[in-house]
Amino acid sequence: MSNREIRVRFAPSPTGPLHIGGVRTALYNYLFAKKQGGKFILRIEDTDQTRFVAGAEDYIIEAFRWCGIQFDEGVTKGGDFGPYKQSERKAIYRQYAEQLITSGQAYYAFDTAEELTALRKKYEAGKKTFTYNAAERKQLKNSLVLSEAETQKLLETNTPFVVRFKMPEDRIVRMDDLIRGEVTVHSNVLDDKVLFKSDGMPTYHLANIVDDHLMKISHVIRGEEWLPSLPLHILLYEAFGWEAPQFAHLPLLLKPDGKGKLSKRDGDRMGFPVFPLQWTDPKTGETSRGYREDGYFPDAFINMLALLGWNPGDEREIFSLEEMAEAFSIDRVGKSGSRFDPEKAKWFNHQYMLKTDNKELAGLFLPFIEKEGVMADIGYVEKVVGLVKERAHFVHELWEQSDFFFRAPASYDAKAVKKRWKQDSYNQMSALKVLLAGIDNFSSENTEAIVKKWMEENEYGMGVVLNAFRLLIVGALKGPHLFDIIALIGREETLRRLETGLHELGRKE
RNA sequence: GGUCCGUUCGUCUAGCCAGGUCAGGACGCCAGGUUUUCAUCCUGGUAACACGGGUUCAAAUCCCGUACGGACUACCA
Repeated sequence: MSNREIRVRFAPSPTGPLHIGGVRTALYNYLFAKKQGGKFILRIEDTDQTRFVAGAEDYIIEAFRWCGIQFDEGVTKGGDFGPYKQSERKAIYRQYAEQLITSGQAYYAFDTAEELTALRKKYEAGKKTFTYNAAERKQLKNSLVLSEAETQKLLETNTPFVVRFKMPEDRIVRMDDLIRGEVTVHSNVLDDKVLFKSDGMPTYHLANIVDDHLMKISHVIRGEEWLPSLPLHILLYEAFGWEAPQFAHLPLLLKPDGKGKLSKRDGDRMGFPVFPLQWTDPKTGETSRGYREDGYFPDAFINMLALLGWNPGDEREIFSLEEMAEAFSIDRVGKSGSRFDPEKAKWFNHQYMLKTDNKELAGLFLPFIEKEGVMADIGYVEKVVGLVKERAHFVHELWEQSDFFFRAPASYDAKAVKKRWKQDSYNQMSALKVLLAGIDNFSSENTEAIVKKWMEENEYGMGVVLNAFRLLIVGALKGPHLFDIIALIGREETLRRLETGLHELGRKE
């Protein structure tokens, strides 16, 4: 292992919205780079033109912007190793494919997709699996069996071709994975993968090796689904005579229940997002929800994701991005898949809600208040938020916890009335109104002291009086400390609500 | 089918590499406490080493096998 500069990349394919598993992969790359003082690069792998989806690349960029994950180089930032989009690097790849042909490690193949499909079907019918490998390549249409002249002629007449890797025979390929340790595979079970497609574009395998090499990538941290192609990649580095980067294959994100990996379906079924941002499919118009639109704080979302498969080795759970980077280590990433738990995601958001200062929270909450048709002073909202934030998991839940701070009850919860509006209530509340009207210092402490003293003197039960009082002020049996509420809404409003409430509920016979 | 990877409370996980703590923490859930309501908060509880062999004085930890799960098996990434 050399001590070259740490350079890692996230290389998504712009075929749709980014799955949170992809976000986590990017996050681990980012944390790894930050911890080591290295560079983090965004490369777009769009070598499959047939799978291009409009807007997907912008979505990916916007998703990371929202998450607060920044790239040091890439499509948005530029850098010394660009271009960072594979479709713009098209001219680069062919020469490398040809280099392998020249050195006898790859070959031209002229079999059409249809021919190969037919062949696979035929084998399947005989309960065998067709593999384009050493055992089969001699009976197929390629430059290994064709004469040089025949091959030349086919090429000159523009016959469609692909370039295949000539998989070495009888090799035991040993690989080192930073997470899984040593992995060994026999080359005879591998096939002659296509490196260069007939449309003039490289496949992932070629492009990924060439670009990682050219961009001086030191560590490839990617999803577990790539593990089966690791031997091919190792052999490709070997064929080119290049030093391979180090590899780490991350475990999968699993669905909350049942078996298998987390999919969009699970989110729809169980009511949680599997994408960072909302996404509308340009073809079907179908919309998928996103963490941002569902009201998650980006920090909470990232924090939650980071702990799904990695832990710091101590008992900390709440981390800023900087703290995570400081604590991050690839060997504290687990080997097994992590089941996604929507409940814990909410818990994380709640923790961030508590952490966020009231001023910032008030700013986030204000639009929701205005949506209810209420004009509110930001300083007032700040105080309200301070009183109710611990009762909500999301900013959008704040309104139902605090509506009574912004307008008087329009109705009174029927169950609460039945339970708490007793025969004595009317007289008690009338007397309380008079009592409160005489208080100048309407601070929470002061009104509480006076009202409690009054209750003691009259031998009124706390539960009876204060619940009835709450009912008139709030309209329901909810909300924070009652005296905090009336201190905030003020004496005039308190008296007004008592008056209205007394009139509405009246005397109970 | 083949290849490879994985398996500790319901969930996320610590412990495993350098065998020897009542297997620790968090989420959830349950109970109790605080409280004028609800929530928070505090205390306590629930609950796991997939199974079977082996090595060893001693195995969650090392080895083998089985089961189960997953990924891959395209001119997709």
